[in-house]
Amino acid sequence: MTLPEDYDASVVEAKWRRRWRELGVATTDLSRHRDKMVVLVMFPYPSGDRLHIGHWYNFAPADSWARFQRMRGRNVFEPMGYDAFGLPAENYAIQHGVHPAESTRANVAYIRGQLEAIGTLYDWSRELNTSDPEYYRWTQWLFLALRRRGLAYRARAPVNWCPACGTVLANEQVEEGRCERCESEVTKKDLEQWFFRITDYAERLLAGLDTLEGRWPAKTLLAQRHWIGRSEGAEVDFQLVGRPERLSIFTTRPDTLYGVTYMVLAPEHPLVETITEPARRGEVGRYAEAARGMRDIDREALGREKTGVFTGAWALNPLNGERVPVWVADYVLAGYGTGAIMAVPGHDPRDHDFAAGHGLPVRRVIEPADGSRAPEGQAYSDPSGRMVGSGPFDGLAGDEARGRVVRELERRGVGRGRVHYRLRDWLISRQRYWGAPIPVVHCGRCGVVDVPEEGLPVLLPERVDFQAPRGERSPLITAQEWVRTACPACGGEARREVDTMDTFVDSSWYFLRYLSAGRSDLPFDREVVDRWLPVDMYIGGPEHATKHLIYARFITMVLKDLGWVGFEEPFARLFHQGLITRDGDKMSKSRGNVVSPDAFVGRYGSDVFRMYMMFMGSFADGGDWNDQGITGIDRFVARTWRLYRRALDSPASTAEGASGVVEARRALHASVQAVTRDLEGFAFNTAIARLMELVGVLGRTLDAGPVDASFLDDALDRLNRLLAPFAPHLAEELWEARGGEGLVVDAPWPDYDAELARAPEVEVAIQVTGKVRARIRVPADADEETLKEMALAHERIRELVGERPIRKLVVVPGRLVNIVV
RNA sequence: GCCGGGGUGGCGGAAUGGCAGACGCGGCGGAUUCAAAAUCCGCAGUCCGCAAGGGCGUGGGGGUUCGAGUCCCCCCCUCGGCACCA
Repeated sequence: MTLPEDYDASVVEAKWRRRWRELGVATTDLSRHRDKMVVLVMFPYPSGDRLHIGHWYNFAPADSWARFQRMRGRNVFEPMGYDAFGLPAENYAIQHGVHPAESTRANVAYIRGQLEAIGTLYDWSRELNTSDPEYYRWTQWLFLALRRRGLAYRARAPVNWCPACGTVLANEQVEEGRCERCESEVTKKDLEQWFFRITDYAERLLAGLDTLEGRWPAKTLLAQRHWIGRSEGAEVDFQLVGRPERLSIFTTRPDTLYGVTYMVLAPEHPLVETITEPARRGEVGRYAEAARGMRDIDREALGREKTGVFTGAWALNPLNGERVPVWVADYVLAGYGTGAIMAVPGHDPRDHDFAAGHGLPVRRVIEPADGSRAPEGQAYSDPSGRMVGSGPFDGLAGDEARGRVVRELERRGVGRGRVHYRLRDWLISRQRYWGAPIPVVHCGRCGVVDVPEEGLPVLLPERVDFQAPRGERSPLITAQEWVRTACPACGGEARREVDTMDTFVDSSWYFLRYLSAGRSDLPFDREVVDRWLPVDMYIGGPEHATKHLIYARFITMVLKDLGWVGFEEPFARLFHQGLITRDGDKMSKSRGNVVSPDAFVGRYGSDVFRMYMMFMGSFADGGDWNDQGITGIDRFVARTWRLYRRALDSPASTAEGASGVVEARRALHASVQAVTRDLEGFAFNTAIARLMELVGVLGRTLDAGPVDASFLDDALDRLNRLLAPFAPHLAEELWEARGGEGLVVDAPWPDYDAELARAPEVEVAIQVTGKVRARIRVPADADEETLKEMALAHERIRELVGERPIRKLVVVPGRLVNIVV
């Protein structure tokens, strides 16, 4: 069979996508789980921006890797879906009057086409959409399951509020005091909200990270460890003077207890009102009020002078009985520990700062363990220091000192060892429309009542007023008929919860649903899930290190405890792709330098587009897009096409007169070896470089004269398979033209002969004292002795070395000889 | 401020402690062509030199080593994470 003169990507790619679809190539039989491999990418949010280059850079290389695994005999499952709930669709509705369901439907339809154009092997029979009632009924089911476990609760708390989005946000969604979505400054509000008790799982989330060591990126493990923020210390009770209450504080430095010179309550601390002396109520009240209303970004601004006021109350140090004043200051956070601290200005820089500004005394009770002197005028906070001025504890240092103090506190019943985490409970309610309704009702008589499972899904009402001013309420409040309902418990009048769930709840379990997509009796089938999961390879951006990736781990652990899954880490391996820049700049709409995938795919075809992205740089680091650069790949494809066309058009000769085959065969086997190794490690860029070299060698071999027919056939066959993960459409077309059996996507990955891959002769550098002075060609297996002799016999080397004595001679066979004089 | 990643030709980027710059873009020269496009071949870190050859070169400074882009210490720049968490 002969090939047309030129490769027409648009025709060929459409043809093979149609063929793959007709043959059901991408449909995975989940009942056959031998050698299973789930290759998952983070599903996209279907916005009006459609799939951008970042999505392509996530999906296309991931698919190439999955195709490689498939050819190596793995039973690969590549699912795809849409994280379709969320704010942008709703904001679009507010601005343009298009219902979110409508705009989402349109976006999904368009994006589906883009996804198909990539040429991925997604199993569309298991496509899912989180805004589909058949999906979100199970998100609601999950909420109820957490409720029954006591892991979902409603509480009034100071929460993050984004005024522009008109909703509360989880801690994880606030970045530098700003909303991660719209970058507005976030304020604190005291509101009653729904939380998931993720802090109950802090220790397990931390412990699980150890099992992922080496299988997840180290920086992501580190980010999660920091985010969870375990710290060991003690809770210490200070008796208030003239009052029955005790003031409990958390400290990681019980060894500094003799250095306490004052106490501080967070402005939101419940004791502030009770303990403040009447004469100071006005001042303290005003201060607490002001602090509470401050934006986080201001309150947490670094370098800001620490403010605070004295409450007039005093507390007793449980170890030395000393009276210390109790202050209120906003540098103490309400949400951490007990919301109160003991202040040790001698050994804590923050307390030192505050004490200096408010005339409070500084006392030294820790000194350097090595006998040196701590610098004056600043806090000495080295935890290895030795206790001084601390009565019976003097001389103790570090962990031992802290342990002894804690034991003494416990003995006296005024303190105990404690561990606190930086992690906060996950705030999951949102005052927005386009999300899964929280399935509870509020009944005047029964309180908060769960909607029974038979009542799921609680459907989102279609008719709501997005424009109505709503204060702190969700737009669902405007769907009055929907809000009014009967209490599932008593049958009386009740009102539906109008808040919806954070979309991160939707995405915290989607990977489970893929395995049972379409099941209406279950969220997922444990038997199937346990056979196919954990996900073998999860590929997505690093921006979810402390959001989605923590939430999904938490939910999986909860589901394990509930007996719904048999594992507790959902993602066995994780890989973060890098970022694509353009001519050195980050791509952004405001810069106007965004690469439109559709335009380039239209011009060059998706194989070329995909390969260029993979060629630009290493997958983990990303790369720099250059409009010219893609021509290199375009030429490579054209060259490859020509190679096959030439080889097929002019049948090669037999061995008689065949030339250059030895070197070509070596290149062939070396290429298979290198490409295989590179693909295993996601080194797509160097793998493609190898393919380019191989195509070059084979082309020149053809130029040189008739080539042995069986070798040529073998070379074209192996190269064809090597190309398949990178340029799947092109590879199918070549496979068909060569009369290959079935499809190349189903063909086994080629093997190689390591012996044949080795070069018979290598160039060895001869150095004189570390500088390369000559190169010699030697048999690859030349031993040390031979190399030594050849090096010393080399004319130029003899000149350079001359009469000088040789101090040392280093021989690295196959590499170099270094003569040190 | 703390923690982590990274600084390599004009550009994107390669290099288990062993010949720095694979592969590609752009550039230059040649072949082909009436000419151009396309294609193929060649040159190309930088400085000195007609050349042979040599000096200098992986952000800067020091060190370990026969040998350092790679390992160690200090510094600069840059990107990312965290940021009053007691």
